[in-house]
Amino acid sequence: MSGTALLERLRARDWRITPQRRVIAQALEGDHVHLTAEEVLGIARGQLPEVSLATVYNTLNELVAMGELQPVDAGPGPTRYDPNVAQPHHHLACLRCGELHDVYPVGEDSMELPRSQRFGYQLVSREVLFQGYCPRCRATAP
Amino acid sequence: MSGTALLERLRARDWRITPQRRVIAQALEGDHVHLTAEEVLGIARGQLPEVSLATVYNTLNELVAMGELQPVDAGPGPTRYDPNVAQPHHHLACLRCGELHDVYPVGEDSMELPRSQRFGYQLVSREVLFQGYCPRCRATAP
DNA sequence: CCGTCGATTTAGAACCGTTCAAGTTCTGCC
DNA sequence: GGCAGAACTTGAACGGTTCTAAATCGACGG
Repeated sequence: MSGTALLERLRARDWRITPQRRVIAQALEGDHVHLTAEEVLGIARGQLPEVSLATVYNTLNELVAMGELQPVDAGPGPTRYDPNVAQPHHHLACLRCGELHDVYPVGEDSMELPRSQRFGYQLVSREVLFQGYCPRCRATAP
Repeated sequence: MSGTALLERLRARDWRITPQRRVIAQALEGDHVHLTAEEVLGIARGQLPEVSLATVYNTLNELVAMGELQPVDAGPGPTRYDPNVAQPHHHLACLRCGELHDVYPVGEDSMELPRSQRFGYQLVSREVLFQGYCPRCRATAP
C-alpha cells in the first residue's frame, strides 16, 4: 500500500528532489523490497543511465539518517535497505545467500529492555533477526 | 563460570590443539567478552608473538562453524565474537562506537516464528539486538 | 632415523563493500 | 549573466576479511 508514498514524504520534508534522487527513491518503492546498493544502482540506471554509485550511497545514507529507510545487515554480503519503516516487523535471512524476508511473529512484542539492563544507553531501536537456510540453499548443498 | 571450559570442550571434540589455537581460545575465555579479530590477535600475541592474523581468522571461523562462538555484527566496525553460547541472551550495541553488552530481558522469549512465516527455511538462530548510544558517545557529541 | 603425506601456519596479495577527495555541474537568487 | 552553495561524478583510498602459495609441523610406515 504505497504508490509513490516515499517520494511524497520526501517532498513533504522539503528535501530537494533531483533526477538522481528521484530514480533512486523510485527503485526503493514497495513494502517487501530489500535491495543492495548495487541493485539500486542497476534499477536507477535503467531510468537514468548516468547515475553513479557514490550518489546511490549518499542518497541511501541520507534516507537512513532521516528515518525513511532501514539498513539491514544479515548474513554475508552487502547491506540491504528496507523501505518498510511504517510497519514494525522482523527479518528472516538466509545465512548462505543472504536472501531476506519480512516476518511478523505472533503473540509477543512486550519485549522491553528493563532499565537495569540499559547500561545508561539511549535506546534507538530493536532488531530481531531470524537466521537459517532458505529452501534453495538447502537443496544445493549440505 | 568457565575457567578453561572452552579449551576442554575443544579437546573433547578431538580438535587438534596447536599452540596458536590454544592461545586464541584462551583469549576468548569468559562470559562477557566481545572481542574483534584484531583484539584477539593482540591478546594471543602477548602469549605467542608469531601468531598471524590469518590464523586468527581461520580459528575464529572454525569455532563459529562448530558452534562454540557466535559472531555478532552490530553497528559499525569489525565483527565481534561472543564465546557465551551456553546462556541464551541478547545484545545491546552502541551505534557510534560499537561497544557491545550482553542483556537478559525480562518476561518474554516465547517469541517463535510460526510455520506460516518460515518461508520453508530451516531455522538456525534468532538474534535480538538493541541499538542506541552509550553514555560516553552521548556525552561527546549530539 | 628418514621420507612422505596431510594438516596447519604464515606473509602478503587480492577482494569486496563502502567512503572519501577533488573537480565539475547544476540550481536558485541577485 | 554571475555567484554561492548544493549535488553529482570519477576514481582513488580504505577497512575488514578471505585467498594463495609456500614454508613448517606432526604423525606414521618403512
